[in-house]
Amino acid sequence: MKVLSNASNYGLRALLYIVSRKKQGDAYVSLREISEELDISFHFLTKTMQLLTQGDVLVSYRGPNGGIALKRPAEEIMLIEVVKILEGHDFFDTCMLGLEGCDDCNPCPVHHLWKEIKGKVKHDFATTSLAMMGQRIVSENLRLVP
Amino acid sequence: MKVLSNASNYGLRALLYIVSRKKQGDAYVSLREISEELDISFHFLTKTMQLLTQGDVLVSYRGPNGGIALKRPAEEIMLIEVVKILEGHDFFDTCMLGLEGCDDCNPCPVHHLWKEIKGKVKHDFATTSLAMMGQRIVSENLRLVP
DNA sequence: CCGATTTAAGACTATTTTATCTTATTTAAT
DNA sequence: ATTAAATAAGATAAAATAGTCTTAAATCGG
Repeated sequence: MKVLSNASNYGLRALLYIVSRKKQGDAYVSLREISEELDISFHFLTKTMQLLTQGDVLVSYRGPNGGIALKRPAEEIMLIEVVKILEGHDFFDTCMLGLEGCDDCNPCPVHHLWKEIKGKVKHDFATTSLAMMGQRIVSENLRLVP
Repeated sequence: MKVLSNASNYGLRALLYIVSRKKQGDAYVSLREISEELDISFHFLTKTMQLLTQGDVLVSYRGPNGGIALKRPAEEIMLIEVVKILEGHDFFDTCMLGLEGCDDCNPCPVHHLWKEIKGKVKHDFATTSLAMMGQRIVSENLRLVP
């Protein structure tokens, strides 16, 4: 039940790394550090993070001691925003059977079932901020790497 | 939030077509009919249905008036069986962030959240039979095509 | 200014998924 | 037997995803 592309996967993990990083206080976190800490291809990660920069979640800074940083407070960035940028804004509007225009008025046979699931995921993602995740990761010592 | 491959998608729709087909009574339903009715590539559908034949869900018969048929009563075939054959048997054991060995003992940051979702989908799929779906499709006149 | 560091951007390659095409093989009907 | 109808199987092609590599642009420190 793979629901996220590798790009989103890496993007989320990178953001969670930033908000749960031991060494806080740096203005910017370098992509090299993230790719090494999380064991993600540097160039691929770079491209993904560019999407988040363009998507208003990150700011980047070039040059020595440059890197990326959250553009807004971690409390204000919800998981749903990240996923929508990386997976597309129709991420939560899909039909499980791939039928166009499947909705309450014109449902597919599993619409009722899938709608509930999608709704729950959407709600979870919409109410969970990077800040909340960061706190949990630190306090419960959760992992971001294989 | 695409969770099924096109193969599973077609496979499920084909099975649902069979159990909700107007013209019941035929020993076998031809793949040509299914592919035309559901607007699915004939050859791709064929390969998918072969997996279900090998997977003990369907039987096939060649020659004139041949086709495929459920190997067991529709009441006994749960959606989960179909999905596991087409998506792999570890379909419900994945980590949302793609981390190996993510489980209750060694969870990723979204494990608790994802576990609940996976559990619900798994439960739904494990308790819904093709027969139940077929009845709903007929009685509520649900669609299987775009 | 110059060189080192770092992200940005685009070209390129590899892998997986999806789809198509061709050739068997089985079966029924004549 | 022969022909047509149907699935089985494998080769090939196209498209999407994933990953790599190279070059450009920005920034800092000397």
